[in-house]
Amino acid sequence: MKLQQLRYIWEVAHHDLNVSATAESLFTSQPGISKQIRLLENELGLPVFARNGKQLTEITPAGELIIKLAGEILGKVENIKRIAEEYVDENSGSLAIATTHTQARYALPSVVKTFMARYPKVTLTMHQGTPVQISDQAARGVTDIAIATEALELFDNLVMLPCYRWSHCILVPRGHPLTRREGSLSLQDVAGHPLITYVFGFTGRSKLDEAFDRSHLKPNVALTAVDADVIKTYVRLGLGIGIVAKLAYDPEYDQDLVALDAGHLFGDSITKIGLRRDMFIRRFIYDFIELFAPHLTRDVVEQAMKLRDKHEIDGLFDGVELPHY
Amino acid sequence: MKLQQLRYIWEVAHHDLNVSATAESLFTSQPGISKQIRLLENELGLPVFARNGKQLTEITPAGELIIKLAGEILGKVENIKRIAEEYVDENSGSLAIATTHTQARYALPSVVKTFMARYPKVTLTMHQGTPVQISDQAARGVTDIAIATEALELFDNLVMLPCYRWSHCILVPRGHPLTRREGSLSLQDVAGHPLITYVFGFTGRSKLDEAFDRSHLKPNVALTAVDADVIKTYVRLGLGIGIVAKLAYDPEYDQDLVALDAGHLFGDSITKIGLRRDMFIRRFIYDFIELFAPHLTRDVVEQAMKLRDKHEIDGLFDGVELPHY
DNA sequence: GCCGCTTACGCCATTCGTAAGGATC
DNA sequence: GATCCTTACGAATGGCGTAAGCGGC
Repeated sequence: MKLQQLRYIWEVAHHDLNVSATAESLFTSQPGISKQIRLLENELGLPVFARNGKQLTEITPAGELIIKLAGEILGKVENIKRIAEEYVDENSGSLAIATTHTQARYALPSVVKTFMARYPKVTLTMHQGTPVQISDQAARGVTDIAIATEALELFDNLVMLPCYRWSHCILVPRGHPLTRREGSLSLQDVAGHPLITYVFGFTGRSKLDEAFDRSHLKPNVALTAVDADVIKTYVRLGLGIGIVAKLAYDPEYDQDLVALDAGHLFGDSITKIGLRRDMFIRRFIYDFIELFAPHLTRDVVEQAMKLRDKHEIDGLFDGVELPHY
Repeated sequence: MKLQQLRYIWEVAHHDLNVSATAESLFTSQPGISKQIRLLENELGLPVFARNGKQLTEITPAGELIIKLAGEILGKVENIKRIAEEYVDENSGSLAIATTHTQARYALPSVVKTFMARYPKVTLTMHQGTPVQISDQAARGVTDIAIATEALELFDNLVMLPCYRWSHCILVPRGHPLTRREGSLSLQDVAGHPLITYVFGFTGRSKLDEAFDRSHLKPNVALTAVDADVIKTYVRLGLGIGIVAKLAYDPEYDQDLVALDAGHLFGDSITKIGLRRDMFIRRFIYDFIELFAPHLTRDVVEQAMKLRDKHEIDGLFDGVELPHY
């Protein structure tokens, strides 16, 4: 049994059993992978993948277990490499972050700036994607950490740590009728205008849908986008009112827009950091996390990583007051 | 990084950093191991072992962590092999048991007999040794399970499952003065005779020492042995009275001896099964365990294996009534 | 002087890429 | 016919054992 073989079966299993695509992603030849898989299956005495003719059609029951273990083994191999790096020079290395546009654009810049100043020898990589892609990348070890508000809970080998609460606001052009409304906005007010907001699955969009569903209102969603910058652009064009995360409103650059509080309409969302369970965490990663969420000290993170159960981890943060943006 | 390299550093670390001895135990050449370790250290960019000249003198701090992970990786590799075996034929394979003479000679025979009848295609191997050796073998994966009364708790990657309680008895030749004593024995009675019992670290010997210490009696230990058969032999020669596990007295074959109850003097001991944490347990192993300790059903064992903490595992068995021998 | 690790060297096994073959949709 | 896996083959690499070297106790 070779680590290479374990890597191959694991990668193939995570590329829809397409050996050619796997080979391409690993920058190697397809016959090489096929052969190594055969050799492994030979050694183990049973198939990991079921084949229909020459096509790999599914994973055998034993294969499921084996691939899971292979993943754990590869994770630990990664950890060994990280440990070595950490002991060679704890200030240099690389940190890959998977996150959404909202975080990358509004929440992370100041953190990244401080981090880069403190760790000039660390190469920082930002992967941007949908919440599901982000979680997937973190769960598969493509990135070290994931930062997102949604979807992180779908992967059970991710440890999720709550970072901050945030709520939405309504963006309208200056002079818009809603700005003249007395008191706080109601859902009816909002539903009376064409809406421009996030696409489904992004940045607390589910909170919006829930709120409208609950009040049996049918919002008129005119346009959806994955990021607040695009949304603002269309709000400026007068195509509708925007619903974005409050932290996406920049009082300095968005002076032509007015942000109306909508926290009471849609409730709070919580942005979380996702870390692969059993991952070796380097010092600068602990530091990055603490920069982003000051209550997530090394001690707290270590405690959370030790727990096996999601609910226990949630319990850790029961009494903790999160920052609110 | 190769699995072979991880195996080498792990084995060397567990052979007192003696590469030659390690090579011998792995049936390979010493330069081969040296070279692979060098290559690994090269790849990682730091030494796993500290050297004084050419001698390996100690493990570096990073090395400690790396070797621990290497052990976990190798354990998971073992698990993959076991899973494959299980799915190829769940009735064939091998089962290695490490245990003490007492268990092998008195507690296990009937279990082994039944097991062998049920699983004729399973090769059973019994490793005998001191409790410490036994635990060590199980912790290192040399054997699948350990069965012992002492020392298992010293290894924190062993999950311990209580099997049965037992107590001691006093063995004397027929017609010995103690057989004419009215009522139950006292520690004074026992301390008045030369004793023949287990050597330190064996079969509840610690319970004996504790009892004598507590009553401030100085027992006259004339002879110690690792097993009850040897003890009986010397009792028969009239060299003293024996203190052995009650289950070591065979009413049929030991008719020339009398067993006097001593449970009230030394208290109960508990014999446990030790399983390596994270080990994949084959069906026939579950069966073996249940044959040995009927309350340790597959469900119970699985539950215990899931828990990370010793105390939680102990808690699992809080209300359970163990058999008593 | 013995023990034990390292270096050197040569053989053999293994891996990997290219090219061709064949099955499936 | 396109896609995708398998087989075949040759080049390159790497692992392993023997033999010699050398530092420490």
